[in-house]
Amino acid sequence: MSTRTHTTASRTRICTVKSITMTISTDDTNVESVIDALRRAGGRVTTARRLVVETLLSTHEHLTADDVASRIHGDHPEVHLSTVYRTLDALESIGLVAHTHVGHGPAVYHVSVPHEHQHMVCEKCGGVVDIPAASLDDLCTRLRAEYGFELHIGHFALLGHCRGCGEAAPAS
Amino acid sequence: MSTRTHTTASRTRICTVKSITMTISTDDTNVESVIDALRRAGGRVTTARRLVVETLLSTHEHLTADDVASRIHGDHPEVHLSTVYRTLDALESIGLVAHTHVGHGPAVYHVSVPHEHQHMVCEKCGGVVDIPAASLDDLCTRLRAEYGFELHIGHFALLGHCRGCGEAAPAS
DNA sequence: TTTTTTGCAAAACCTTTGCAGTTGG
DNA sequence: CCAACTGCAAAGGTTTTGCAAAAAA
Repeated sequence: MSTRTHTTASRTRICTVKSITMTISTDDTNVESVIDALRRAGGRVTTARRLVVETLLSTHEHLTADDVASRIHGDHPEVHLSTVYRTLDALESIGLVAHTHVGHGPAVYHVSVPHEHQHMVCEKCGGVVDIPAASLDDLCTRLRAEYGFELHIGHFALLGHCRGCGEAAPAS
Repeated sequence: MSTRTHTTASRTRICTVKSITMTISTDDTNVESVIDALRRAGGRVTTARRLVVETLLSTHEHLTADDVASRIHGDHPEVHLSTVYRTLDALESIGLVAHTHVGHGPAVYHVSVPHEHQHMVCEKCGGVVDIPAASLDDLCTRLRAEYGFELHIGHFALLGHCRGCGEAAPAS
């Protein structure tokens, strides 16, 4: 919560702050907006919860619950892994966080950006169904890992049959 | 391995066989082709392995390892769950079986049809990358479960940046 | 015979839960 | 103050592993 080294994605410069109390690694605005949303939803704001949010926002990587706990433990060893899980659950149930199951390993969590979405188009009736981009996170991660392919969510539509058309005339 | 009731996807008629020894639920041809491929790959063909293949092919549902074991246990209680896991692993490493991680629950397995594939197109260089349809299984399952949307694999392309183009000019 | 596979038991792994104490609003 | 949250310990569900016996080639 003070004097940190820079670990963000920005490639400009490494800056080492010596004695000024200052948060560099995390975008405070985002942290506060998530925290505010949490409060607005009737949740309580605690040190542990703030730390979880800061940690998630401190990187663009997707972190496992254990990753989050480990990073927090540097400064706050008292925050228990189960608290991290419960905090992530709480934030997720409000829609502020999403998690994805990546292959064999543990689930990864990230602050969810509720704007992006993906279209699904029915090849029969032409209907369009919007789904949250998070539904494609799993696929995204895998394609990136296995093929180095960076998916452009929303730049293409998924084709198929919607519920009504699929039930009416099942494919052979 | 004899006198079974029909449980396949066909909607024509329910047929109850009384005394004729006959396998209805499983397509023997497919079972044998998978078993043959296993043998060709240097694996050994055992009762347990045959049962796993038969079970997977006896339905169009995706089964968990535990599902497979349970179904086998009806006739063959001696086949251990760990053997099922090891058999599924063995078949998967040869490419005959694929598994998918579906949300929270256990992984589901299915005989992989190596023909289907999905295209990924680079929006920069126009290059096309083929990936196995199995890569989309997870998404398929989720969209079906959550939206009743039946994805038509191969009928659309995934857009994004391929490895080369993504590395050359990273998105803002 | 030789190597692979099996059954069993036990561990490993990730996640959830019960409870008593603490804390935020 | 009171409900919500925390730390801890312990359990839960899924998957993996070590080993000796059994079976395939």
